Amino acid sequence: MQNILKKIYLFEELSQDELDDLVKISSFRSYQKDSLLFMSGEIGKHLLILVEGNVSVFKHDNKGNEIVIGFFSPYSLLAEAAVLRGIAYPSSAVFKTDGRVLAIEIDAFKSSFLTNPKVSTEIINSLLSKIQLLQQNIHLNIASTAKEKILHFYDTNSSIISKLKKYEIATLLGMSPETFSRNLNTLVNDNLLKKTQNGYEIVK
Amino acid sequence: MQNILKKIYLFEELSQDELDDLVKISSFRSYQKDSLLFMSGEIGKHLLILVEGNVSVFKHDNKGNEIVIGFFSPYSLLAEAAVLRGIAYPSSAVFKTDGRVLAIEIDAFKSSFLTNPKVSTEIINSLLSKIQLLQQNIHLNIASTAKEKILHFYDTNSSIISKLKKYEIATLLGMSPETFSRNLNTLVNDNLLKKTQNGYEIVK
DNA sequence: CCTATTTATTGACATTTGTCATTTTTTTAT
DNA sequence: ATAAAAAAATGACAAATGTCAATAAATAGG
Repeated sequence: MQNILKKIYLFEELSQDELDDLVKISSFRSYQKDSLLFMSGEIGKHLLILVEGNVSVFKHDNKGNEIVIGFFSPYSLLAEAAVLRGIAYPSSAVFKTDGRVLAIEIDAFKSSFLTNPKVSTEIINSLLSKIQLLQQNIHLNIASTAKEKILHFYDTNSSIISKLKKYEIATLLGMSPETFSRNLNTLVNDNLLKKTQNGYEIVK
Repeated sequence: MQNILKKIYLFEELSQDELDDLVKISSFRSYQKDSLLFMSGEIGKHLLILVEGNVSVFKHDNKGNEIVIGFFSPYSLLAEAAVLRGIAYPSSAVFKTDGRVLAIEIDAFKSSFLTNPKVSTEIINSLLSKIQLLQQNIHLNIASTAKEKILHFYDTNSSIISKLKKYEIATLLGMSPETFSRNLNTLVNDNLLKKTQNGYEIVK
């Protein structure tokens, strides 16, 4: 487990003793494809760090349709805002592949590590970059057309997202699958996107 | 200045000595209505805390139109993500009233206070609640109609926002002023919103 | 390899939103 | 109080997106 912990940037600066303490409140959990990691409304007792596989986070809109709001790769913190604040998950999470998660007891983590400047500094950096991404995302959603959103999506998410269905990507971008399909088609015809093995990529 | 600092939740837990140190790296700045607080592209050297007045944060879309992305009231941190990360402001900020800001030298703050658990804990809490708001905002923009966005806006921003023009609110919600005007009209006719002195409010 | 199921695409059409021009209303300044 | 300027509302129409139904393509399971 120590080897994994060292790969997590949050814990890079920790001493051997500190890592030992961290191990005591941590455990691994394995999941199969399509299994739920957490459900909207639950209270998370563990800080979850994805170490293997991919996870899709989703919500339901007012009509009850599932909409994807995020897609995560290894070494991501999952729903840390809810867990650290002690509030219910605002969304649910499902594995899109087999995977593994490091689960750290949140109460012990908060009392022993959140006050450790080595950790809190990294947490703050991580939260700051998340805020930056979220703000960019909002700007994109407010000020861009469907075509621009699709281009930006394939630009920033390269082929990592071959784990998501197209209709899931559509919900992630806030449009219907039909609109997504038609605009994707136009972009390919106009030679702004081209098809690859795993998905699509920006031309030039 | 000490009296003001104590009112800022970030510094609530600080001792008298710590507050004295904080005062040394802090200063007040006064601004008139319509003056710029910072401009997109600049590198901020100070952590800015609004202490009086209201500030509107805006960007330009691909066509060069100003779009409002946030509106702040006293005791808000402004653009802290960019300042703390040392990157350029991604947006500009303008005073919508006369106002005053507490400016804290960012380098000194980072070395002396960001490692102080009393401060870092509060910073983390503040960033976490900001993340929660941003995520809600994204969900709203992706999964809601124009009418729902308008209702949510007046529900959560009550009458505080009488400082923004309607066409500014429209850009904040990602729609044209005309669409905003027409939908607002419909909502009032359907008795879901009602006009008040300062703006509109949800019925019931 | 074949079939059943899921996903993706396409067509037809309704609805929503955007744009531009014009008018009305409100605000500001004198 | 009045004129000028700014903001908001409205009409007419174009463009984009959503919805529903039908079809085509891809995938999974036996």
